[in-house]
Amino acid sequence: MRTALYNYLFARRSGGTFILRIEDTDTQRYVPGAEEYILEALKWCGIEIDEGVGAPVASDVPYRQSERKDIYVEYVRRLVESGWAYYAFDTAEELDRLRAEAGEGFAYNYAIRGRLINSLSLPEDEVKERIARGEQYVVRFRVPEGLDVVMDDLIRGEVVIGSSTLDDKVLWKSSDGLPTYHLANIVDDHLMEISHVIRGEEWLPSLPLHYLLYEAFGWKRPRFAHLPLLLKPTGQGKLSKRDGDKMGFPVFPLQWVSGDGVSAGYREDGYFPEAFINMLALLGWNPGTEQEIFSMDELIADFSLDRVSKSGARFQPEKARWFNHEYMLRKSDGEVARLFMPVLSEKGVVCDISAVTRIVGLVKERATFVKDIWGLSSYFFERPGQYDEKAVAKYWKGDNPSRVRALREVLADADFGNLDSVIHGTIEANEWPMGQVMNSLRLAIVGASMGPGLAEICQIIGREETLRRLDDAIEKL
RNA sequence: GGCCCAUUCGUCUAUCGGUUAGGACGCAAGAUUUUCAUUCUUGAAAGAGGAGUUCGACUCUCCUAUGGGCUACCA
Repeated sequence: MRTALYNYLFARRSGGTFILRIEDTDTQRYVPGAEEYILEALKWCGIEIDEGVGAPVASDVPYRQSERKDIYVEYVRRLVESGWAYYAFDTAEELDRLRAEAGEGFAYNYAIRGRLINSLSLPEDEVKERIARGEQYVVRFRVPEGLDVVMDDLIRGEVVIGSSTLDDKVLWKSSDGLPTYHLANIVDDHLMEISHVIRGEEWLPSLPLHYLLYEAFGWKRPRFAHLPLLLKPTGQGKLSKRDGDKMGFPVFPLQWVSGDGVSAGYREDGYFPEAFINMLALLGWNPGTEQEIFSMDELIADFSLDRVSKSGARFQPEKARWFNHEYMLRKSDGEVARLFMPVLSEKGVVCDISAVTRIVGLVKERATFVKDIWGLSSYFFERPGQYDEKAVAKYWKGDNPSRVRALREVLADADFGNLDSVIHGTIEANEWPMGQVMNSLRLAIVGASMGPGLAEICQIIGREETLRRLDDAIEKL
């Protein structure tokens, strides 16, 4: 999502086109529903697709790599014919065995390719025969040896890697007639006239291969930018789905249900999409100013690749919560009230939006999520079912019950429009201790020692309900 | 093991050779408040280590250490 966001911001910022291409060349790892999930997640985040899968205007060329098989075959052929690639017949088992023998050092590369089973080591006739016979094979890239591949990354600057440290990556496999990422990516980026490849840092080691592929085809290559990774909040390694499940925060934008169970989503956990996007944007990028709250439009206006940091960013759930709270504060009472209405009906509460808006206005600043509002405001909608024990012990003692009883009589025919001064006036006139009396009154109305101004609460629930609660408390406590 | 990338408060980060090293999250204290929060103020908290280069290095170079990534017929 973060990578998609940066791509989107960059495209919008530079007047480019944001294209969604589905790179589904691994048939083994196909996950039903994944594509729909991506589409829904992008939509929730407010990232609009200009072209490709999910774009408003359909194109006549396919944007799913699994539907572009024929295209790749032609380019694989070119590579083999020009000597940049070759057929390899080694089975997966044979290679596994060689890897096990050689330990970590094994690489299918210039040093060893001559001794393995491929079109470089086999006579031409046998190669043809094997293929004709229907034997399975892969096409491997023939990495030229002893070359310094000098690369230019928009975030990291110049990176040099010796070609001899590279291995002959599989470009295409006959088993399913599909290319691997490397080939498909280069061919499609060229055909789709991609100007910038903005992807995670885990791709940096593949960059020399990609450079060489552009060279092999004689194509102009796009610019590259490798983004810093998102790291676990604690411990080692990059952020993964399991961390969220274990530590209790979402890793996915939307909830994801699979055979392994349910993984939490930001949406389902109650995050505002704007807050989520804002948080993500600042994880690896900063504007160079002290501004932290950004709308999508502001991000588009300010985003730039050269302010993306180089080192991995440790993700912090606390900061995500803080962003949500900030957005809660900034939203209008009416908007939050609308979002809160479903929570109310879930609780079986019927209340009109204008009253809810007023209540929300009183408590929303204390909430991080919309769902928190219920816990902060339930006493507006229902009588306290029980009274907080600590508050009872602290305030419902001595003369307080009788003072509440006296106040109840005052409130019975007081002007509710002027409640605050009525209550204060009564307490002061009797020279009662303000804190003690106010809190025992609060205890009776709210059921606990919490909430906004007492007079406001009484005004909202009304005279009848106020008196009823006072009577209840006097009776029960 | 090999290759590559990175390294400023606990965390996200500012600084593009000269700063009392700034901000934010979190934490602590205080103020405000009838309560709980919110809010406000203040505080603690950082240049991995070692060599260079330079009048002067957080900033440039090298080494070391540490962290991260890649090393699949996965992306």
